[in-house]
Amino acid sequence: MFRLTMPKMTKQQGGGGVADMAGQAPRRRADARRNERALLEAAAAVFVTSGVEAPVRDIAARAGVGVGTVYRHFPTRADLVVAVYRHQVEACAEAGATCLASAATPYAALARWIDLFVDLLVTKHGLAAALRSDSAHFDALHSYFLDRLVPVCTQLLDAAAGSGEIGSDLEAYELMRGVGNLCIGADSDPRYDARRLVELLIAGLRRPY
Amino acid sequence: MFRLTMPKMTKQQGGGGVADMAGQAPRRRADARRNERALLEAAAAVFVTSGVEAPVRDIAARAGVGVGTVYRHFPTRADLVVAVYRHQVEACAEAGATCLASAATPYAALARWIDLFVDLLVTKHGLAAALRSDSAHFDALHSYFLDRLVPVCTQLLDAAAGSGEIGSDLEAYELMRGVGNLCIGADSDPRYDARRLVELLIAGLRRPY
DNA sequence: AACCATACGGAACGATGTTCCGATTGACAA
DNA sequence: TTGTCAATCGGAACATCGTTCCGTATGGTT
Repeated sequence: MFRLTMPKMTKQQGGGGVADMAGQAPRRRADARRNERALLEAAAAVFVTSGVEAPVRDIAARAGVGVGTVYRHFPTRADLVVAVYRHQVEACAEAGATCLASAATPYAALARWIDLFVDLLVTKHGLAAALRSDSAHFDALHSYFLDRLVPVCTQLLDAAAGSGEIGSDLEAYELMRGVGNLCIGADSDPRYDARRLVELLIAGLRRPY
Repeated sequence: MFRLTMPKMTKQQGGGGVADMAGQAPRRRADARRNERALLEAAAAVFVTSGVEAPVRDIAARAGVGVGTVYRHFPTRADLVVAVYRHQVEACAEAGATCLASAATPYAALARWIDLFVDLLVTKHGLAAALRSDSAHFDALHSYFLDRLVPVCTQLLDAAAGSGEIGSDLEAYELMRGVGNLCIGADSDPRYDARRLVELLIAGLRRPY
């Protein structure tokens, strides 16, 4: 519980005041910054060829770094995955408003946005599976996706319900999990077209008549 | 490639003639039969509490047997899972004809049968996940389910297409994989109601007009 | 009773995620 | 420039899997 040796305080860093929270990320050693970049690039490259479930050792090797270094920068494999895909998740989240603004009807906007979400999942090998992978590992991944995207989906769902195009009794959480599940294994099986099934699901959402 | 010592032939067993194929399972030692039963029972019990991904060692321990014995009876964990659920899969397959005979329309029969299938998956912890679990392990499980159930589903799908209730451009394989995927994680998450989403999917299947 | 193929048990192997800790080094003070 | 030391690194080590191996025990037959 207690640290045996307290780190020495340097003059810049306060002892725990709120000032710590206000600034940007603290200055880090050059090699630390370099390794984090290398890790992100290596992970992205490995994920493309071997999927997101690639062994940590492979990523470390590719980055020319020891496994310990991986865990220093990313407490868990899931955190690394989140870091790699953060930009794309962010883009997907922001696309929600765009869809709503540019589509003919709220239902069309929802369909369009879900399609973007499916793209995100199907493009990366095993991302969908990892998302739903028995969340012992990959817990952070699951949480991040949901935290960021569920609100967006809720907004689209509400709009479509408000326009009377769909029923209003489905939570965004359920829809996103359903779509995510449908995308599992969509790569690596030409006989299975996840996008088609997602379309059916969205079609089933439409208010009858 | 070659066995160093050939097993002795006993008088009942021919040297490789077709007679081997004709008869029932060959007589096995009493302890072997006993252990197989114990393993099936232990596995069933452990699956209920820990899910189908429970460690082989746990099952072996529960059966009072060494791990080697597990693998002597079931070449792979997936084979054990298949053995445990074979009866229920069989029942589900046979229910296909019943549904078709007793439901008001072929589409209703399809919906009813899919519901039975969902029951099968959701009831057993992690069965759906295992079915789609990165088929390195669990390959046999995946194959068995598909081999046995896809033909049944095809029949129901064809009937519903024939009656004009649904479009005819969806393969049974895709539908079953979609439904299976939707059921992943349905246990262990009260916020996610797989049955609801499957209903939406089936609803989306209905011919629009 | 003797024999031996069948079957058993669990140590051992290879892969994985994660933790630990002694060695290294970048950045700052003198 | 040099000394210092906390931050950082590297990879051995640990725990947990599925699976294989092989020496030992045993059931059934002769």
